[in-house]
Amino acid sequence: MPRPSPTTTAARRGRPGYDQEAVLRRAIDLFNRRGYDGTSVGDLARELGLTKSAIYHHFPSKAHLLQAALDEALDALTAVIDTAARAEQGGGTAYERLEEAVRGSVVVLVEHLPAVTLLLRVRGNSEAEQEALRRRRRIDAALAGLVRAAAQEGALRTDIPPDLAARLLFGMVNSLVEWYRPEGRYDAAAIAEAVTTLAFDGLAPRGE
Amino acid sequence: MPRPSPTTTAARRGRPGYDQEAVLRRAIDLFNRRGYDGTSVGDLARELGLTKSAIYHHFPSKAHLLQAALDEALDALTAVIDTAARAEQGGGTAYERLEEAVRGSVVVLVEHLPAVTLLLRVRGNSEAEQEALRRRRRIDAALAGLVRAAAQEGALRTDIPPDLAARLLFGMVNSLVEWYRPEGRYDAAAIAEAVTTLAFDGLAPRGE
DNA sequence: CCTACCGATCGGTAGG
DNA sequence: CCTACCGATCGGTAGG
Repeated sequence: MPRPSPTTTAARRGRPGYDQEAVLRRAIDLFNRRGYDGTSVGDLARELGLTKSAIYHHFPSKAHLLQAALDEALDALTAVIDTAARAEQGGGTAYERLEEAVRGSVVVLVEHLPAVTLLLRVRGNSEAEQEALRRRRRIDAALAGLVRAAAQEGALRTDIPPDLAARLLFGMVNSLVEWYRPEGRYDAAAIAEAVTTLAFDGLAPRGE
Repeated sequence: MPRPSPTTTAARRGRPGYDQEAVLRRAIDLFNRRGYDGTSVGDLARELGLTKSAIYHHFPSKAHLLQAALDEALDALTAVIDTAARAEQGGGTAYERLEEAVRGSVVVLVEHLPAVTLLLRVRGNSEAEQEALRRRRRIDAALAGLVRAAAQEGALRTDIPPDLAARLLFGMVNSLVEWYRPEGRYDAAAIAEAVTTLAFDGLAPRGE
């Protein structure tokens, strides 16, 4: 009896298939395109050319895929506010820390666009989603604190309440996930510049 | 055999149950809380204290419930840009029409909050959703046109491209659905004022 | 507005 | 012994 094929007898460890990270990237893409509830593990398997069981080799459950995606986004955003908190020790104004946090947020949104997009759409349908919402609220609260501090410094106009200003400002930042595409006209730095200019100086020309 | 109960034998026309509008309101609420795909017709029935079949008495399908909600939001937003288009005939600057469109959008978002929230989360998972996305893109294009016209008038700063400014501006407006609640601290007029001030004049105090 | 169902598909797991 | 994966099927639930 002949051997099946010389190449299949070569010694090697494992198959040259997908690793955990590649499966996660595709899962996040699908979750964003069709929604988490609207995506079945079978859909993801078909997309990758695998069986459902192969997915479960990489992740113990569909919820773990979501968890990994949300953690990626939350960890990156947490790093932004941690940087601002550390900058508070090193002197400098609250206004400067706020502007830096806005820029940092834009960069995180662009660099982790799929994961952050998923995070911003989470509604709390499961315990994992509710925990993600709690972490997100803590981040939002820290950003609002930066706006309040800048207002107390006298660096912001007084006719918009700081908490309202914070919501509008980071609402504008977060709205990037609705249209930003890496292959598009603008890069992260250009967008961060436009956002900070619009937010702090406004669309109207100065000195009119 | 005794009759079940005297009150159930009383003659009357129809039941004092829910009408189409009431079923739609609850459906929109549920769709927003758990997502359209995450909400079953059975969930909606339970919420209303009815059976699934009772829902199908009011609407021929789950998709028709979604359609009615999206039409409500799209019709209201279309009215805003139609008003701006009519104002173009009657003189006045593009800048004034843009500011009016921003205010009008905020008012529509606040008055039709649940329906607009649903619209802004549509991903195109069905033909009805894709048609809604097409209508929404036409509205966004009209709003971007207003920004371009204001820029050509010289009413906007030149260091932010008009299409980018339009995305950021209406991204900020649309982000209202993430936090605005009717019972909250601010009413529609106050929010519209804050949005237009921030967008056109910026957060920094003037004359520094 | 209900009871009784349908075709299909869900997330997840078995042995190999 | 490991990594990566298959064919088949589990008990339940979806929209209609």
